[in-house]
Amino acid sequence: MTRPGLAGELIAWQRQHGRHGLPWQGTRDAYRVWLSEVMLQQTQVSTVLDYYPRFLARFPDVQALAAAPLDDVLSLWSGLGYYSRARNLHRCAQAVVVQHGGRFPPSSAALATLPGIGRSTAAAIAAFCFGERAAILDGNVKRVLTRVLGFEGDLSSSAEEKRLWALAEAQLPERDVDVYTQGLMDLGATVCSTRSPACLLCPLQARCVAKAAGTPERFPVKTRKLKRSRRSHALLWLRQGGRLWLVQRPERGVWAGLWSLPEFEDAAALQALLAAAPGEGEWLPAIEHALTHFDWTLQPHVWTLPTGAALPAGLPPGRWVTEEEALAMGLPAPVRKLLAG
DNA sequence: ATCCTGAAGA
DNA sequence: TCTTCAGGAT
Repeated sequence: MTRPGLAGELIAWQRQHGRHGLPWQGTRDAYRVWLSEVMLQQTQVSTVLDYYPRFLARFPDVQALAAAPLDDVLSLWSGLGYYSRARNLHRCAQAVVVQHGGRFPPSSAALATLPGIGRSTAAAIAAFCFGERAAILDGNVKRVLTRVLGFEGDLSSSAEEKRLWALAEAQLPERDVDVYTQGLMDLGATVCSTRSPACLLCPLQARCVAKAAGTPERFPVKTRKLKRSRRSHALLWLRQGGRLWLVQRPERGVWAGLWSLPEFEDAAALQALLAAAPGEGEWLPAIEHALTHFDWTLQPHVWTLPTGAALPAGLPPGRWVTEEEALAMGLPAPVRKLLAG
């Protein structure tokens, strides 16, 4: 007689206390599940609730998404961050249409070969849509499992990460994997939070090693720390006759493929470009923007060209758009905020 | 190592 | 208000 696993308790909890009415739940349509999982990868539910319906209305199925211009996809993704997700989403849709006849392949192994679908997302889709017994291991689940199991390994180490994957697979129930998987996600997102877990509400509290030790916040163990550098650039907000000049950012790097204001090394480089330009302008208050690996100061300079004046020599290639057009394009969040006033 | 944003904590 | 942090794939 072995002690029942944690899965049964989690499944019962999920049925009673988990989230059920979310727009991407209650379907086995892999397109919808995939879309929600990718949006949820680095984004909170409340934000995805805002984006998911709009995205689905514009791209109701994988064929529509595959056929759309990347610019349209980026435009609807604008503000969600991590824009490589949107690029991969688009590539993945095309792969599903071209290589799989428009149907998502029904196994986690096949799903994980598609762009933007890693091992954990593949397992989630396979569990929800195809009932496959596949383990997920995203940030929330790492927290739940390391705590309940008292897993002390340092997740900066790939060997320890591998061990945890094996443990995640060992917890899988024989049946109801979809409910179990959703339960792990919901528990991690609501009860087993990073900073102040609500252990008294947790269905696993009686078996949780971390709670027994009195230090649930100590898990998961991660030694590697990120150090952030600083960068500083100038932005040119060039206007003429009710329009402004936007440039498309390179396909690699920060804000890849998004439309933005021309960026310069520093204020001097920007002023050099405008030295011979007619018109007038002024510096606006600096924008502070934090990314994963650096803090970014953006110094916007607004400049109004007289109607009919030629473009300043050396202006990077781009196009004139109205403010309304600009706001419908794929803009980075701080640039959108700046232009929207 | 890189990639973005909003929320939570101080 | 300011700073820190969470969150997967490539």
